[in-house]
Amino acid sequence: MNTKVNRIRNKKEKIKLIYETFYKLLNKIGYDKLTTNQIAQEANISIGTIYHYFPKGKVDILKGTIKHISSNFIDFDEFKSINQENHVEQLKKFIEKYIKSHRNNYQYHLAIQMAELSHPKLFQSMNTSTNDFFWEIVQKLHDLNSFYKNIPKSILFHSLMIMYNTLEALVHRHLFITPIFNTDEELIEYLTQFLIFIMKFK
Amino acid sequence: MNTKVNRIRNKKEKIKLIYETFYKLLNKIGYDKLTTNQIAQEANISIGTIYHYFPKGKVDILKGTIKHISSNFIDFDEFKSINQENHVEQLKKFIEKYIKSHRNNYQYHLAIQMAELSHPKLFQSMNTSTNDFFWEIVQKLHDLNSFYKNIPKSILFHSLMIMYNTLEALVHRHLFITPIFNTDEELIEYLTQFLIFIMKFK
Amino acid sequence: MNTKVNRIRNKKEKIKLIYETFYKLLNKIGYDKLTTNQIAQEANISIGTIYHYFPKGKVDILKGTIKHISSNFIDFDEFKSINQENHVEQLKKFIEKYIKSHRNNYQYHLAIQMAELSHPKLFQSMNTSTNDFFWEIVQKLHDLNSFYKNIPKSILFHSLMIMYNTLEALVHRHLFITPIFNTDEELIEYLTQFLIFIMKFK
Amino acid sequence: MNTKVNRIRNKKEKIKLIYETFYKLLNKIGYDKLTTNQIAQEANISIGTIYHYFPKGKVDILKGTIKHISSNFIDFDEFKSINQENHVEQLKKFIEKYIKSHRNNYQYHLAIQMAELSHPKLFQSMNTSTNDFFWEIVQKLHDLNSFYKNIPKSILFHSLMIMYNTLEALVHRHLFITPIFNTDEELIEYLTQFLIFIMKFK
DNA sequence: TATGAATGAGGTTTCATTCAT
DNA sequence: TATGAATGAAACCTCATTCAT
Repeated sequence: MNTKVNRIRNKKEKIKLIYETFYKLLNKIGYDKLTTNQIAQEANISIGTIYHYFPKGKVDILKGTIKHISSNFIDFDEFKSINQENHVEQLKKFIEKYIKSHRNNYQYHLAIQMAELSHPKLFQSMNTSTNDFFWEIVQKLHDLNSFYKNIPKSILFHSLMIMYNTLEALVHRHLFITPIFNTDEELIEYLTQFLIFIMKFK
Repeated sequence: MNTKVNRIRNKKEKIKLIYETFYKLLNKIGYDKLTTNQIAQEANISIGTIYHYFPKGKVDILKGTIKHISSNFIDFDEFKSINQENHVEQLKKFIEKYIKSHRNNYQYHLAIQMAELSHPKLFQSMNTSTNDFFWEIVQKLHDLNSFYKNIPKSILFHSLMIMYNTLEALVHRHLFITPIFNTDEELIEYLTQFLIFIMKFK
Repeated sequence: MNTKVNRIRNKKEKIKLIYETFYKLLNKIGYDKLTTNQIAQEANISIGTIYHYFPKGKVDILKGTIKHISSNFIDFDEFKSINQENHVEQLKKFIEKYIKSHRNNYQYHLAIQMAELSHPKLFQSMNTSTNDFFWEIVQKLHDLNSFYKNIPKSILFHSLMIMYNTLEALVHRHLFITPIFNTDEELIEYLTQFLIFIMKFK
Repeated sequence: MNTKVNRIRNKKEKIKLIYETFYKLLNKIGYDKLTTNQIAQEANISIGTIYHYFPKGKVDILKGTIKHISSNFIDFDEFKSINQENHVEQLKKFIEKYIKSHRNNYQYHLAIQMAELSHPKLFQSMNTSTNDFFWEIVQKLHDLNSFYKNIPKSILFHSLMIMYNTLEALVHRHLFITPIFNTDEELIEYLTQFLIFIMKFK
């Protein structure tokens, strides 16, 4: 009769569990149809606890999950090894990996997209952290890689942001709305060419 | 029991009224929070009538409205007067107008975006009509404008589609998600360069 | 644009068409889920016309359809040729045919059953016609068949009614609720034995 | 917003309350016209609670209610005292009681009947429990009553099922569709003969 | 902190029926 | 007679959120 399974008692573990359950269900059910009660049930955590930690429910969980998981998706470490010779090749690899990661986590990225449209104000606060992240990258690139040393930091930052936004915009449209090219390979080629073009722009 | 008199008994008018009421409320309330009952009330139409013409409710109305209104937004007539000398200028004007129209109908375009993400399959059928529309444009450009005569139709079509998708992707991101540039003017300049790049691509 | 197909203008033909469309849809959709509008659409007759002829809608149509079609199901002509020698064989054949006809028109008979439960008063009027029908049978049997001559008419009528009701009750349960026997053949055997038993009862 | 105090927070009690309210309303209103909202209102329970415990609404409640209440109707304890001498008398008493119980709970039994016709698949699962019930009876009869000892269990079970189905079929027709006999007494006499016939059949 | 039974506003959807033409 | 657009009451059902324990 007693069906309770060893529940996690630790606060941090609980929150982590909520994130991971949410992420798992996102890819199975999609953001729209996913309910807070489902998350609670799947995670074997009471709905009350969910609202204890995330007073605004689903959106709060999404926000937290993005922070928790985002680092897994963007890994700019590769930028460090870029030089004059290999930068096209490196860029291409990065885009390739980026698209593949989006394909593999389709529902997750779709959910973020939808949430950003539905709750624009909520996501403005997160932009700050994206900015911080890119400033960090700029710093690292400057410190570690002579390829970027001659470019002023603010220009480097601005260029990175434009590249990032262009990449996101086109990949999202290609994946979520309508395929812009027949194959991912064509898109990769197109984006590579274009991002190189941007680096020269301005 | 039924005391209402003077019912409008005109199918086309009713459907048009539903479209326009929906469009009006879209820009006031937004897609997510808009309900079928609100549409019925605002249009002074019974909820039964709404479902009589649009069995799937809100999504069906959105689909119909897009078809009903879309022609108002894209007007490629300007393309006809393009020539070697003025094509950059013309393209810029087009983008300018395009962004302005999106600013003025923010909620409407946002709604379409959200609906496309929520119901991808539903909107696949509409891609056909977009395709048809662009093929028409290609035909017209070929017939009327010597500037395009030397480009094979299929390449022209493909280029147009890429340009269109790129434009949409970046404008939507800039407006709905996060401003990519500080001002619209910068975006216009960027897009102009981008689209010119595409015309040379491939 | 004009999709109207040659509609039937004759009153009797129209009513017949409604009956047959109703019967057709009954076997496809079932009584519960069948709507008056569906009947109208399938028959290519306006819903207004349906209500013109059948003011109470579905139930009225069902009633009419039963009268229109019932004669097809029960054919007591075979009783005429019954005699002392073959009566068991004949009875068995009749039951066999009866069950088969129910299997082939499952939804129709199910619909009648459900309607009888939902609108008991409405069907009381129809009992009269069933009574009349059986009195006719009794009369014919008396006139044509010496096998029945010695049995008083009222007893014959009563026996027939009990047999008929027993047959209906058991076949309906077997078909619609739960199989009483593993095979129809076993049920037929059981019913034959039992109906013979009834003929001797009282 | 929520001003309600003194909510009952007891799962079992709530479910029991729903069953009993449903049963009460069934006999007052009938299955067809009874709505989930009426049940909620009458039980002074939120509609959400109803769907919380019975996700499929009315049908689920009916199913639960049958299980909750069924044991009250069939009491085969009397079978235990049957012997060669009194078995006709005992059988008659049982039938008598059975019909009386159906008369007293007319709407309830009618509702089950209708639900079985509307949702045949849903009720197939319940047949299992009926089977179990009768196997239990068979077991008990064998153990306690020498009258049944010589009959193989499987035959006894089969006979009981046929008897049960015949009884149900005829009583339901007599009560819900059309009176087969002028009085219940005549029906009882008829059924007694019938069931004795079955015991000898095969 | 943690629970989870309970809530109910508010959305979607159906369909028998009406009535102006 | 015949039409079919229009109705709207009334059913359905969901799910974010609360709060007594």
